[in-house]
Parts: sequence; C-alpha cells; structure tokens
Amino acid sequence: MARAVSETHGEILAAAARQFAVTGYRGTSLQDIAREVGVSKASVLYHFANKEALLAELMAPAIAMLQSLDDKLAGLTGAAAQEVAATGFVDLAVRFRREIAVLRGEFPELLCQPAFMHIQEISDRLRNALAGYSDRPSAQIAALVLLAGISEACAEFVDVPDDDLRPALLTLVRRAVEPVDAPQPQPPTTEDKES
Amino acid sequence: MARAVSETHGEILAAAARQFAVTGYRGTSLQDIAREVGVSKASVLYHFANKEALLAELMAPAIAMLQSLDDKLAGLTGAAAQEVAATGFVDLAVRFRREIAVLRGEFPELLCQPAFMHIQEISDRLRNALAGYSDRPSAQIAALVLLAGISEACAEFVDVPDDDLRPALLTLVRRAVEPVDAPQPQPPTTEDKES
DNA sequence: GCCTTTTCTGACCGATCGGTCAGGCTCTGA
DNA sequence: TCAGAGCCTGACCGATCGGTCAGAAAAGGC
Repeated sequence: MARAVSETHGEILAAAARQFAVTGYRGTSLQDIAREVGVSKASVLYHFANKEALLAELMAPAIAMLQSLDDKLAGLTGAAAQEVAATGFVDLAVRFRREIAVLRGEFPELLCQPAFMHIQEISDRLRNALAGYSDRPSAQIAALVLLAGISEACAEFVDVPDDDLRPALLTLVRRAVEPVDAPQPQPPTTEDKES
Repeated sequence: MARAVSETHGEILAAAARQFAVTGYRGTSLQDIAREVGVSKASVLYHFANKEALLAELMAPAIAMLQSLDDKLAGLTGAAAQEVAATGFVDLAVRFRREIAVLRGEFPELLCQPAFMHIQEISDRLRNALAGYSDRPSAQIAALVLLAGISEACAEFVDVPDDDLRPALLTLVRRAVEPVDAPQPQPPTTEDKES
C-alpha cells in the first residue's frame, strides 16, 4: 500500500490518543490501534519502537507544558504560588484533557516507566504550590482533591468547549483552595453555619 | 493442606482488596492474589466462580452504602440535597477508600460488567444532588471535580486516620460547592429547577 | 476402621498480549 | 533499467491471562 510519505505515523498517534483516553494505556492493544488506522500491528511497531515509545511521544507536549509550569513555580511562595499553580494547571488540564486522562487512570505502572519517573515529583511540587506550601493537612488534602478532580473532570467533559470549561474550573479552584497569607475574613475558629 | 473451615475465602478477599487498590483490577492477576495468600490459582477459582465474582463480593458493602445514600437523596432538593450528598459521600469515600480506588481507575470496563451497571446512574444522581440540581454547567463541573477528587484523595491518603480526613474533606466540599438557594451575590435567574 | 464432603492442586486449554523477522511492495534517483 | 530506501505485511514467538478438570489430600461423622 505504502501511503504518501508517512502520514501513517501521525494517524497512529491520533488513534492511540483517542483509544488510550477511553480504554486506558493497558486496556488498548497495539492490534486495536492498528485496526482503527487500517494497517497491521507490525506497521505500528515499524513506526514506534514499542508501545511505551508510542505513549511517550503522545505525552511529550503535555509533559513539556507541565515542566514549564514547574519551572515557573520555582521562585514563588504563598498566595502567588497558589495563583500561578491554579491558572497553570487549569490551562494544562483543559488543553491536554485526553493525555491527562491516560496518566490519571494508570498512575502506578506508568510512572514506573523510565520516561515518566519525574512526573510524580513535579505533580507533588504542584500540589504543594496549590496548598500555598502550607503543611496543614487540610490544605494538602484540598490541593490534592482539586488536582485529581480537575484531571478527571476534563476527561469527562470532552464536549465542553475550552472557553467554557476554563473559567468554571478557575473559579472553583480559587473558591476551594485554602488561603494561606491572604487576610482571612474570619479567624480559623469554627464560625460555622451548619453545626 | 486444607485449612480450618475456610478462612481462605476471607484471606483471598483481603489480598484482592489490597492488590486491586494498588495495581487495579485488570492489573492484578489471579496468580498474584493466590501467591500472596499462599495457595494455588485454582484454589482462588474454587472459592470464587470467576474474577468478576471476586470483585463483586469485594465491592458489595461499598455499593450497598452508595445505594442507601441514593435512597436518602430521593426526596430532597436544593441545599438540603447538597448537604446530604456532601456528608454522605465523604463518609462513604473515607470508609471505603480502597474499594473506591478500584472503581475510580477502571470505570469504563468495570461499569460495563452486569454487576456494576447501575453504579453510573447512581453516581450521576449523586453529582446532580451535589450540584443542588442546578443545570448551570459551573455547578455540574464543580460537583464532578469534587466527587472525583475525593475518590482519588482517599485512595492516596491511606495512612491518614478517618477522623482527620473526614472533617477536612467536608469543610472543603462545603466551601467549594456552588450554592443554589443560599443568598447569592448575583440575582438567581432560575430559582425553580424541577418541580 | 471406612465413606463422604470439603478443600486444594498441577496440568492443561484457548485467547491475547507485545514484539521479531524475513520478505514483498512502491517510489525515486542515478 | 535497476538498485536501494522507505513502508508495510503475514507468520511466528514466548509469556501471561482467565478458566477448566480430574483427582489427591485432609476433615469429620459413622
């Protein structure tokens, strides 16, 4: 068959992105991807050294953006770090919904593979930043819930346009994150309306 | 060997719970579970009809609690529904951290299996309740982010005691959820949702 | 003692996985 | 015209998966 100077490479990548997001990395076989593109499994392995290499190329842009967010956070503390982490991660999650969905579902094994080992550290730093570098458990918990939830939500709302999703998420994060050094409206004692 | 009137059944269940939570349902083989218990794979399949039956028995208590929460939500609307959904789901997530972690990671395929088909509907209703039955996208998004994030967070903080985790999550949810009939800064256009 | 029931096992099955390999096809430039 | 590069394939490999089955080993009532 031999198509015009390999658009096949890109087609495989696109099909893999689609299927990984739905079925997961482990749940998608090379055969599945090959079938969708209309080539043989051997052809997939001609274009990509192995399954992991295919995943790595797929994730590269998202990882690059995550890395650059990590760099931007390097010099910041407190509320400034929170704000940059919030806007940066929301942007990233909205733009790379599918890629993040893959990472989300298969954390334990994927992060053991050499190409993705540093991601755990980066996302730990991101969580710390979103918690305003507070070591209060409640701040850490809130940050983790938000990061995880946003990853999930973006994968779920595939059909919501970016420009609707982004502000909604950003508003949510700003409301939900535990403030650190901003002047707080009430003392941390329980001035509760519920109990 | 033939142990005293099968504690083996329970041991298999416990080992499966541990491994599913770490490696996922699909990522854990019957061989793995058998090895941890110290029996043969065939023995696992003597106590459980098949892998899915093992999972179903493991999930039963969590699903029962989810079902009862669903029942409790049946007659409620607005802020009352939000509050019950919030406390109920936080309780459930804290108590059944491991079980929820399994469901979380392997949604698409697990929910296709007959034993779990109705869970998707229940969790949709739960999300709606947490959104105060508002159809504003931002309310729906916030609810989904919170539900997903909490599931993830509980699985992550395995070593945090229940009594520390629960209030932290509850505070977060109450702060993050979009209020429906509480006094709002902007005039509510759609006060009446479904009557 | 013996017989039945419960518990457990090794050997085996078909299916599927990721990956290899030798070779065929088409295009291109000399 | 022909050699070589790029692209693609079917056949095949070893490993692992969930699951079956005949029968051994132990437990318990008689």
